[in-house]
Amino acid sequence: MPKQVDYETRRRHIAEAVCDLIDRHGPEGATLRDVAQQAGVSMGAVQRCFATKDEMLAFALHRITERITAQGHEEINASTAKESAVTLLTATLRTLALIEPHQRRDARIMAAFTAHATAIPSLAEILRQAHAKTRDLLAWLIRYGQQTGEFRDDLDAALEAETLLPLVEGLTALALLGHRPTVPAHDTLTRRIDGLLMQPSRPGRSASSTAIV
Amino acid sequence: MPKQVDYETRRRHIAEAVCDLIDRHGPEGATLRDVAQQAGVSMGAVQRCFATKDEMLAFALHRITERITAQGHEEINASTAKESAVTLLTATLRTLALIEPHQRRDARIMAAFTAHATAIPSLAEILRQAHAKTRDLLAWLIRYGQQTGEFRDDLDAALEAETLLPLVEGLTALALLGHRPTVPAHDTLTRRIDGLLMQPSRPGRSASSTAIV
DNA sequence: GCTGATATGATGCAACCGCATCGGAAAGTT
DNA sequence: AACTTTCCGATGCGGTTGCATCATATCAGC
Repeated sequence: MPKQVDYETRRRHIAEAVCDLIDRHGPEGATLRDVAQQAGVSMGAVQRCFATKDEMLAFALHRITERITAQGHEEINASTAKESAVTLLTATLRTLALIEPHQRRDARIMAAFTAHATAIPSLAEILRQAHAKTRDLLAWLIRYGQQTGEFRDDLDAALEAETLLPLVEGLTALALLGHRPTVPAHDTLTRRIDGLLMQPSRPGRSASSTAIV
Repeated sequence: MPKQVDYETRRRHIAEAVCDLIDRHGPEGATLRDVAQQAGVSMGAVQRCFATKDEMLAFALHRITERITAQGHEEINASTAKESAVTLLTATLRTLALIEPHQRRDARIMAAFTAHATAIPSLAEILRQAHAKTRDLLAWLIRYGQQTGEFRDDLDAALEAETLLPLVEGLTALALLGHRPTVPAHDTLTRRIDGLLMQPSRPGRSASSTAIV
């Protein structure tokens, strides 16, 4: 038998190259040739890993959505249950909103894929599933906060999560474009979380009242 | 002197063709040849109107952002001041969120330009200005509602507007991808508006309590 | 009714795209 | 060592891209 190769590892490596190029040169930058060069392999290797370019993009998108949602779960699992639901939800939202400078790469990639998904249904499906997962995660966090008595139990967790999801997505897009908000994006999130609290703090000090880390 | 043509009119006509193509064939569909054919003019005519393709895209983006914000203002001007601030804000948000089927075209175009703006600063600047205008419009509406006594006057209108803006943007993106929310997007908006009310309705009937039209 | 400036549309061009193909290198079996 | 099978990198191909060029059609002024 000839030389054997771990295709799954290679696929992941190529997917990383795809993300790098989309980040640096925009949505159009991910050509097969450039991807191959970025990944340090030949163009033929890329073609053997993915039957078509769309398949390559779909794999890369699946990878990055899983990575982002995994980061969201990390915030929870790493807490060892000793942290409050407010802290958990705040940290999770900040992670998912991709507003920190070090998350700019992920934000650009997601924006590029969102626009591309307009024309490619398979990509749209991946994004839909990712958003549904995120929403369910947020709903779970809210219910958890209700159990701990931190959040108002007259709230419908599913409804609140359905509001937080577009808020997070919108913050990502605005931050990516360099939108200069009158108030920092993370304050917008904490203000929103205040609305969930059992004893909401009064406006004016709400942003700092739930400050974390 | 030879035949004279109204260049501004032609530029607008071509910009419309650009939007049509982006809507139908995605962000990549706006090639010079296809744009010319869609507009019913020759390729040379397109090139004479715009020095470069990016300039053409920037003009088209400027046009569509102005059109969308104008629709937002229309909701207000057409009201002859006899409508409540709640009704006005609700109608404006629904218009700007681009969630109705007939707005799908605008939503796709905006998504495509948002992703493209990642790589082209001039486009990003246009979008930044558009978002700032939208935010200021929302802040104005909230202050108006505070004057009429409909909205809580302990709220900072600017802060609330800074929350509504990403919410609207996020709803646009999610609706475009075909996200199936557990609750309709326009209910999410009305629920959010409820939070601004002087006497907020209790959860469970909030969505219907501010129903309009 | 010339004349000449100007708008026009077709064509050319170099570069790049995604995808297909193919000769040969590499590795395990006998 | 010879063979077979799998993988690899390079090259080719048809098509498309944005942009430049150029002969022609068109109209105001004399």
